[in-house]
Amino acid sequence: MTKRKSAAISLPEVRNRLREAGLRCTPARVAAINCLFASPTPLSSGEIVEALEPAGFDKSTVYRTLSEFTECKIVFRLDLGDSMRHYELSDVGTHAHFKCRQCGEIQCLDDFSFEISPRKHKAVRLGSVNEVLLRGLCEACE
Amino acid sequence: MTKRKSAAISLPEVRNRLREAGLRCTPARVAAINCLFASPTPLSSGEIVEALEPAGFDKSTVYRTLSEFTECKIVFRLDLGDSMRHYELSDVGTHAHFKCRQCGEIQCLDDFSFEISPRKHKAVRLGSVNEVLLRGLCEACE
DNA sequence: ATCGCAAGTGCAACTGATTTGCAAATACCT
DNA sequence: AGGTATTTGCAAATCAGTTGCACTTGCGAT
Ligand SMILES: [Mn+2]
Ligand SMILES: [Mn+2]
Ligand SMILES: [Zn+2]
Ligand SMILES: [Zn+2]
Repeated sequence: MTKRKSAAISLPEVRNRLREAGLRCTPARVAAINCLFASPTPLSSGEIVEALEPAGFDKSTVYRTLSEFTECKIVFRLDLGDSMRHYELSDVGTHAHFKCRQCGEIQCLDDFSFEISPRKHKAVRLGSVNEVLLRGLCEACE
Repeated sequence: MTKRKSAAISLPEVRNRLREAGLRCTPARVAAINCLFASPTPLSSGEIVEALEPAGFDKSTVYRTLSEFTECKIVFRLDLGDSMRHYELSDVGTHAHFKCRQCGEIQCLDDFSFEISPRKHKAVRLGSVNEVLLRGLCEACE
């Protein structure tokens, strides 16, 4: 359930999500959730700042909002490199991402499964993996 | 062939690598290659700057050097997120990396193979993937 | 509905990583 | 050795993100 069906989420529903997460319902937070909800792909902090600044929200507020959301697991923060953090609502479920080196396009890979297997028996043990990122060239850029 | 056997690489050999890549052989570049060669894991720009600054090399020179190396494919640049770029000599071959969210440790996953397969038939086509990054908690941090 | 105050906000100044302009130094081809 | 395009050091600029602080505001309790 990654792609959004509706372009908007109702205020009471947003309020609910916030309260459940133990956060007060403020205009900045509502705006941030709406913004993320409307996007089919993860948004960078910069994109979210740009989206909310015209409405009068300060960038520091936006950054703080995103950190809080990340802490209470309302959003998932992706470290895609290129010194840009990206966020997506965590209710879309865990999935891998692909990022094109050339054009920067990000794809959510809901449709893919990953098999990670040690080649040798005595391979290093990995802890737990909760983010998979692939990088390369998208079809268009290839 | 990821782990280094010898701790040093001879000057003529470094010179050779540089000339082959179409780069002049300068002290800063030699120092950078030696630094990367001596490390079993990818180094961050900051770590390389710290290593070379005491010898009198300016950080801007180090950054420029690393960009040039990346352009001529002498090194491979990893975008591990956390606003930190890491570099490894590209002759160690392509392999995936694991980064611990907690302690920041980076592991080179030479011993692992990856299977990426579409779940549905009509899945999005991926372009070419040349970097795989896993993130999670290492054994120690778990 | 109103109150009190902890939580949240705007603003401006700060950080840390990386980049850039430029004049001086240097690698290397002849 | 000489000439020149390349590389370097330095200082100043960027860019994403953070922080201190005084001022507001959301909301549980009255
Ligand atoms: Mn996604
Ligand atoms: Mn590696
Ligand atoms: Zn692309
Ligand atoms: Zn760890």
